[in-house]
Amino acid sequence: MSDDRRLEILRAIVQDYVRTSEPVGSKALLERHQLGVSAATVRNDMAVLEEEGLITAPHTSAGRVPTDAGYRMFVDRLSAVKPLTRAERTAIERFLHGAVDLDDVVTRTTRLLSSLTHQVAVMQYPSLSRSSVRHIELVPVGGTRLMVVLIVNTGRVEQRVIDVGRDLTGQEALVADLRARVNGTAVGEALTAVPDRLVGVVDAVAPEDRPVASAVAAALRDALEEQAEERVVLSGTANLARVNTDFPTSLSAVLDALEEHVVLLRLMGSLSSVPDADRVAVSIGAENPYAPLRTTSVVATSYGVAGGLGVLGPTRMDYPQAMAAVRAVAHYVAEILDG
Amino acid sequence: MSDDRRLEILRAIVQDYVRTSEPVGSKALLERHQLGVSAATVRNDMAVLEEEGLITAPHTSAGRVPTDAGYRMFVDRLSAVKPLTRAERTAIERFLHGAVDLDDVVTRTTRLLSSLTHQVAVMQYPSLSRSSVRHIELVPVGGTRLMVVLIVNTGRVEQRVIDVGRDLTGQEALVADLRARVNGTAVGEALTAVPDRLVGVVDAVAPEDRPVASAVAAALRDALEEQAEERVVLSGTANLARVNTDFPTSLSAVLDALEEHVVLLRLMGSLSSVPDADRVAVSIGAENPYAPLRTTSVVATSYGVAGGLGVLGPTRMDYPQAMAAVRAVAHYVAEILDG
DNA sequence: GACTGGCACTCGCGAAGTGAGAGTGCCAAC
DNA sequence: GTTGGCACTCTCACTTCGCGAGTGCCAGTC
Repeated sequence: MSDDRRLEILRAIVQDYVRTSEPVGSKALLERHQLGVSAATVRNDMAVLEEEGLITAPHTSAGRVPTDAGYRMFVDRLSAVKPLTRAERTAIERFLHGAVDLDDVVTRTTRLLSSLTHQVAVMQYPSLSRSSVRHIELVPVGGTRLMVVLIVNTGRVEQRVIDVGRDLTGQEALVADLRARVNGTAVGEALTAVPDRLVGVVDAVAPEDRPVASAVAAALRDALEEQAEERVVLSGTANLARVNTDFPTSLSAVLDALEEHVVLLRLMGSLSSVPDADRVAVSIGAENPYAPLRTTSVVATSYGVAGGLGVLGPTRMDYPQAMAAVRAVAHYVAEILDG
Repeated sequence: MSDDRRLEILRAIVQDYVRTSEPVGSKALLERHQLGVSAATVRNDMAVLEEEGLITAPHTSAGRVPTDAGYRMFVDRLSAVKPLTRAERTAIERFLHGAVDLDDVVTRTTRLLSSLTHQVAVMQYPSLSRSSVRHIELVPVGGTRLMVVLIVNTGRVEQRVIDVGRDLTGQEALVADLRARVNGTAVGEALTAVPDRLVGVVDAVAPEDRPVASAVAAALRDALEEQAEERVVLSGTANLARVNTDFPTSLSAVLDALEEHVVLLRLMGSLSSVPDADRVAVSIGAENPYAPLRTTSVVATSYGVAGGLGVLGPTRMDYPQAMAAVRAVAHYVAEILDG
């Protein structure tokens, strides 16, 4: 029962392969690791690992390379998320604390993450799922036109200018009344709950004001929908090109896929929605539901409750390091967005 | 004096090389173009063109390839911007008119442009240079905190929450007064003029309200500065990878450069600030001031007055097509942003 | 003087060949 | 279960080589 040793060998193969990006053979393994056995024994174990589908040989007389399943085993059972150094933590903290607004937080986060991991960083904008209305503003902007501004607790702002079909000059009282009503109904509520509640507002105003009220309600629904349309930001795509030995033909396919933000959103959504808060999710190669990304791995987690962030790179990735960076960055981002 | 024929040959070389991406020789040229002379004559002319630095031979027995100077000559004197077909125009119009807000306009524009030209599309957000204030809103958000919202005529919104050091509960009159004052001073004014004018506002309020007023003014100045910090959006970076024969080693350097938005902004700024409104500017290869982009060309113009847009690709680019697309798209974008 | 046909020459590129080296599987011995 | 040894396999880097595209030049023609 040399099960333990075999796994130790798998771990060594993964580590060496990630480092050198070259298939690793039995001899090379012995040079770099004190396994306490001979090359022949390593070869026997490697044969078993290959049978189990954890490693594979690109061709007869080359070394072995981990399969997706091998990486999976490595991530699940053979690696610990290595804690960052104190210096790294303070560097992260300092860099992120310089951010002035939400956009800046997102930009800085993705840059930070891509430079820490040398992979492509992906971050979802805080989403509507747990967001709420902070304030709604109504501003007459001349004649029959009214500006409707929706401000969300995550700091996002959405605005619309609508035509209410009625001259609002000198109608400050009406506007103020409406403003008070919509704010009274919506502020603090989850974005998802607001559309329903707006119905009540329209019903409650004087009949002659209904058209104006319902125009406002329509604009707000529209703005809310826009908020629901989530966004995602990338950084470090150049890192993909740098390791283009890992993407024989499909580099441009991967780059294409990265411009499909809808796909990335779904990906981040599914990976970051795990119940366990501190958990970092990993999707490896063929595990990926979206075909063009089958040659890549994604390491992601959620920051706080409102969205996900992570990195994407070749399956040949330094998982422990990526997981540590993603977790630490998510931690600080959550802290900043809460404050 | 066979100057005309030589230029005709240069044009043919550029066209063929752009199409095939292979060096073009005298014979191949005769097959595809009716030049009315023999191969030997073409060779003589080619030798002259090479002396003039307009074309070059990658190695002794290959065909010729245009130099940056050759492309420059082609763009300046040998090509007409080919008008788009009516079908293309309506397609552009339809696609852009579906946009719901500024973000959407920018996103759609870059996507459209990159798919039309198969290059990387770049678009500057409307900048402050000619923007003005549409509205400023002040909203107490509990206790001593006040939200300041700045809305710009291009549709951009910036907001800050500040602590005014004084409990605003029940102080609606003060807030309304301040709101009226700042709006009276700033609305319609160019963003660049607002900071100076705010000084007068602070001076004009009652002495006990000065701290609140200057806190608001500070927040607005900050927000204006943020607006000044321009943004740029990309699309179609995968197109670069697709033609990676054009970027022997430097693909990742180019991708890196594209993430340096500051550089792109300066680039777009200088190219799109030409006086002539309908002019499309072209920067070819080594003409580019930023070293990593010396292997690329940029075709850009301004849309309306507030910013630039364009495409970036290898110097081996279909300039007439790119110029036509850029000009047409800029035209429609300007129209949309005006309305 | 401009153009043309012909010719000798150059040189990159792909195909084919080759040797070295890394790596394997298997087996007999411990 | 482990080990040393050995025969075998196969890729990779390197070299050689012939083909063909392309050139420059020159003498001849209009």
